[in-house]
Amino acid sequence: MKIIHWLREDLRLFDNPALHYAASQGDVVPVFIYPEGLGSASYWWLHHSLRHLADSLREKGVPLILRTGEPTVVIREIAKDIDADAVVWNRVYSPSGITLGEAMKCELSRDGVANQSFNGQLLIEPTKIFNKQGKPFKVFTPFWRHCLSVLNPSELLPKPDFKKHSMHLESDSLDDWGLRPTKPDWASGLKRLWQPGERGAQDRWHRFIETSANKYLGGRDFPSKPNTSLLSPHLVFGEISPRQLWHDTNECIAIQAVDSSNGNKFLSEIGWREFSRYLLVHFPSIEERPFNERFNAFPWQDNSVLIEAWKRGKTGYPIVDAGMRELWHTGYMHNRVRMIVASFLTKHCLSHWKHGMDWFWDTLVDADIANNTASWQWVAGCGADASPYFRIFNPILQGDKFDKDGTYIKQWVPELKDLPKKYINKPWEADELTLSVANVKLGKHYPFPIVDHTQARNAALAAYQVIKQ
DNA sequence: TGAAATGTTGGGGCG
DNA sequence: ACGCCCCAACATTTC
Repeated sequence: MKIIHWLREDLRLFDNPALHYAASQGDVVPVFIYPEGLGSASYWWLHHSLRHLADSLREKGVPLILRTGEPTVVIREIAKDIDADAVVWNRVYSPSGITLGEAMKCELSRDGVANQSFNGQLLIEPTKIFNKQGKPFKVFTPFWRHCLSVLNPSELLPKPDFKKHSMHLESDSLDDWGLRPTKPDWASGLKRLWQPGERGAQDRWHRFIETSANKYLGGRDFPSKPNTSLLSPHLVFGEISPRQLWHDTNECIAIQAVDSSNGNKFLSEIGWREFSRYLLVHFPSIEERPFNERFNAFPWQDNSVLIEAWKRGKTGYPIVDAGMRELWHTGYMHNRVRMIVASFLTKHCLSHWKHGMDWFWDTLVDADIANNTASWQWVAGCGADASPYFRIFNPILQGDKFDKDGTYIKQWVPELKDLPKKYINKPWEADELTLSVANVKLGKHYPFPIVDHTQARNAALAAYQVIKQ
């Protein structure tokens, strides 16, 4: 048997259902096709993840084939060339991923090539879960409770053993794809923080289990503390499976290595990942349109000066700017801070969430259509089970609460590093002397606030009145 | 997985 | 000792 494994968002060997199946059946030809439309940070990640995967496969005697083109054309062409018996893949649950998967299935079947897809990306197949009325869940808690009641810990699939084969196929060169930035090379900060690929994913996961998992519930909200898993980009590229996280976490709880409140909180965050994909499967229009249709009439302002200041981390609100600069430098932002900056953009700046979504898409290494869509709509107040629109984060209070001593702010906004804690979240309230001792001249070293918090809040609430029924 | 405005309560200062 | 007022602390409601 000759089997093509069409690689998509499943760049791993361990617990990979399609790959495991393929290797059990015969000679495997793994093929990855250049994906259009990723953001810059994601392409950087993809480069390193593919390099790592290619190395792992080569060690097992199997070359990774890289190709460019329309996937249905490319895969059928290879299938014809090697006279393949079957094509397998793990499903992708975004609207375009579903469409492509269906087209592939259809065309292969027409060619008479056997094909089969697997779930390697989610704990629960979205099309199998409905509420008591037989409709898709729209609220997280009942959705997740239902998932928990039907999930059973199945065994994880080992890394497959491959049979060596002598099929020679042409492959693009990874370097020719030019996925890495050249000039300017903005990736140095990314390199320092991340190790893309399956090895890095497993390392990160074990470090989390050993040092942070048991502090998760109380520690996950503080951006200066390393209490989050940092697994999101690894999950996006499928370098680690959510089933493994589920399996290992429950095992840790069982042997009391991790307290159940911490472990279950972590798993519920994996649940939010499931929920956002679930929503996008059942309501694909939310990629473009608000889930809550009343928001079609929301009077967004879309002021490009404010949006630009937000992107560059120059809003004059330190916690917001710290987050935006962390994003720019590392391709990542702490979850708490994502909520703060998103609230600031959609409410203080009255910008449509799509502007934020597009920027995140380009700059995040964990950019993911489903999470990006669901989370921006959640913050903007128009999503499923969303935070109400009038829940407007106060960037000063949020900073005081979650970065009490200013550690996080000082890391990313170093021009404020000598400012006393008292003013770290509101430098404009510091007196001249304090500012000059800290070597801060507002408007020169650090901007004045681009909007006044109270005025902006009132304007946002007034805008909301327009669509309130 | 807010924040601000408004309402309530109770201790202490003071005439 | 008593009533009155002030206001912090907490609770509720509103956005």
